[in-house]
Amino acid sequence: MPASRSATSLGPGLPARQQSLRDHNLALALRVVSDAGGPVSRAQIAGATGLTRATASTLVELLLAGGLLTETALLTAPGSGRPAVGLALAPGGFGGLGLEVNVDYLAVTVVDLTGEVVLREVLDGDQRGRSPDVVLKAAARLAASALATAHGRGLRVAGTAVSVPGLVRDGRHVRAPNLGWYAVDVLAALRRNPSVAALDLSIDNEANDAARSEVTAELRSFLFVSGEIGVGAGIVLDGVLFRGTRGWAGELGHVSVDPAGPRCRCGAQGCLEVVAGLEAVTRAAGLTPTQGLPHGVALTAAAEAGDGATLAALEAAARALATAIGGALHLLDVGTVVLGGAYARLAPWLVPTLSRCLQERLLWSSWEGPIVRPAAQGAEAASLGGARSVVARLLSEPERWLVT
Amino acid sequence: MPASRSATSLGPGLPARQQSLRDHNLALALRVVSDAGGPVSRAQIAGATGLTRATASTLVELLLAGGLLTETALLTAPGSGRPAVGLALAPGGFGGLGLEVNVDYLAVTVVDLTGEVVLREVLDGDQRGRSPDVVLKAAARLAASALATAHGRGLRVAGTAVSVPGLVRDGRHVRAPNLGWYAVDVLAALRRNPSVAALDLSIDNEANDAARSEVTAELRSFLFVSGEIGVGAGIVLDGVLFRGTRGWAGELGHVSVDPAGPRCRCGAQGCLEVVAGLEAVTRAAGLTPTQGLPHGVALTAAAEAGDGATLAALEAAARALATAIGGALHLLDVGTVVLGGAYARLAPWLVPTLSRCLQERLLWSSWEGPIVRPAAQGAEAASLGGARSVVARLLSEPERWLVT
DNA sequence: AGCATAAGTTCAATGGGTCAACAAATGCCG
DNA sequence: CGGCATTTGTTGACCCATTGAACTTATGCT
Repeated sequence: MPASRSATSLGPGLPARQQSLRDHNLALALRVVSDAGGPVSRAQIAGATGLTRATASTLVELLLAGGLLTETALLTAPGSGRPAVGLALAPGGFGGLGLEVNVDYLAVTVVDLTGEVVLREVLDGDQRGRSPDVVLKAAARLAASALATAHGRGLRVAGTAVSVPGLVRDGRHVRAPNLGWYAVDVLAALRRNPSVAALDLSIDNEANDAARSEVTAELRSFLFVSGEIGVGAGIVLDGVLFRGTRGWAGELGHVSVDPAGPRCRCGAQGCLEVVAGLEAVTRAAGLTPTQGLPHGVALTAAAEAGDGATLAALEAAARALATAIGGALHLLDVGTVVLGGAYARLAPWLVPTLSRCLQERLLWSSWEGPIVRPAAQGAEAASLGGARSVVARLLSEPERWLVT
Repeated sequence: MPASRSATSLGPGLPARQQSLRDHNLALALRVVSDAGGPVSRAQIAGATGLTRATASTLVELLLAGGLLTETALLTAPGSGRPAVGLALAPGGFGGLGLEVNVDYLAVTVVDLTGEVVLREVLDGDQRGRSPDVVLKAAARLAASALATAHGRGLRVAGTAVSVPGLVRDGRHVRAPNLGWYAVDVLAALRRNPSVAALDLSIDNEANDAARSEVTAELRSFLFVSGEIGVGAGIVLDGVLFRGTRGWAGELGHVSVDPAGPRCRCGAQGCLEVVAGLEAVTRAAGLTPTQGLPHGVALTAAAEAGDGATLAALEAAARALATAIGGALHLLDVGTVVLGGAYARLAPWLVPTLSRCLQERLLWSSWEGPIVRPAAQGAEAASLGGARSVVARLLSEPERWLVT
């Protein structure tokens, strides 16, 4: 379960010193361990990185002392020779925390260095009626309690990633129309809780973090399409999220799929969101949005019951999705689409049509057809992805955590 | 005129050695010189990079010895103190060559380290009737002659970038339907010419190289939209071309703008290319494509004459462009659109409508409106962009050219 | 002429990776 | 059961790039 393979290189624009060599090679060695399925030896690290065994040993020694690696049982060599000492990411040392503030729940996830979930808590409840202050106070309490539990188990939390369902400006102000938030400084509000204030906080869009949660060693580049009332996308390229010049990339919901379609709140006509968003599909299916329940539930039930209007609405949504996603794939040249959010639950009815339409559209489908699959992570994926992004940062900049 | 600011960092996945420090810092120092408007002193390099004056001096010495830099006149300091020795990119030493094979011409451009054109030659003529072998033989001769001239002026050509109007697979095989080429190994054919064989050849799509030619110090991220018979785009992010996972990114021509539109040769309906490509616009304007002449010429003439049908056709094309480009901007979050190819000539009629429609569509237009402008480089931009990309590579990896 | 100031150079010190030799730990084979 | 091949991991001398501080050089200002 390696997290993101962020660039373990010296920052462009910064001078390279001796210490930079160390930093780079530490991250390199660590990545060999995190990318390998099982335990790895010092000699294997040397082989995989191109460093000498001497250097690999030195680096490993530092990572062991810093609590990022642990020695495991001996590895039985295939032939003869001295058996190797196994090395693995330390499961009990450092961890990452993800805090998700969403429309109808709050969630917190803590993962260890291997990306495994060690703690998860969800607080259901519609947040729309409550003021940002009240919501964020509850979220901070949730994070603080998770933090205390993690500390109790000996886990050091290296950072906290906050996920919100909206646009983030300047890394601070959140505009989340679905929550009725227009310029809420989420991090400042969270920091009012003293035990959260001590944390290294960062914030990102919920779809972005959900996309991050789908990164695996095998699948490193894909388009993550999250469908709820709004439609958003996370673009993941070689394990790192593509953010665009201002951090607003991935607004798939406002790609046009029908120039003569219904008007969208953004001002344009026929945006994907107003054609294939949950609200539109629910209405097209002839269902009334169940009060308090997420739209996806009613839709899924109707589809499972084989309701004709619902199946037709889903078919139409899949076609619209194919139009928008096809355009995105032509622009971005990624080979895989991951359906998240409510689309994941609706995948059985969306994937066949979507897959077929994409196959028909894509220029290069005769060489390499697109792969469409539902998200592997279920609900609350954003808090997992956020937590993993903390760990990914730790793994790519280990020197920051190796206090001498 | 700095060329692309490619990452001057140690390759990810590669071990960092002492030599890597040197390489990184050499590129860093060189970039300070290339990014600065005028001559720079050693002390300024030290200040800008964070290196010590001692190190900056050492690096500059190497770059001088390698012929990448030259000393210029003394710089008058603002206060008193010892005057600094000016340093600038050596204009006469190294250069890059771009060779463009296009539908109705062949072009070659040679630039020096500063990105200035020192030599350009264009061979007009429709290449569609001729076999790839004949075309590429002529192209190789053109390159060889330019190379000889450049050598005669003392310029060492560091590499050659070939631009073709089609998809490139595996860095070798070119599929260019407009030329009637389906799997032509362009580089192998060019190498049959002995004086070209010695060059370090690379190959890319013509639109990509044209996009590269628009990169300046001020404009480092944009969507370059090239309209001819086909429509393609080059996505430039912080000075480097975004290529996607397989190198096919930027196929804007096959983004759908009208699900009920005419069928495209790719199989889908309503692709931008069949709605706003030159052929479609020409037909919509009621013009017959002038035999042998590029479509854009007839259109431009009719538009200048104020022909009503033509103006209406261009207006419709601009709307279609807005639909497709709007989607791309929402996905990629870049702020500027550069119109290239025939669209550059048609810009006076396209930009107003396109700009207004984008303003209406874009989610964030109230914060930051999109900028739309025609390409600064005219025809044969691809050969310029290719030549510049060679120089950009040289500047980002200077150690490869500093023979000890 | 003398002084302040800034540019550029010199050189010992620091620190990180390499290289080669060596020690340690196992399987294999006689 | 003992020697041998084989592979792992460690040690120390060496190399090399950057640092930092002292020093030299070249100019303007008073």
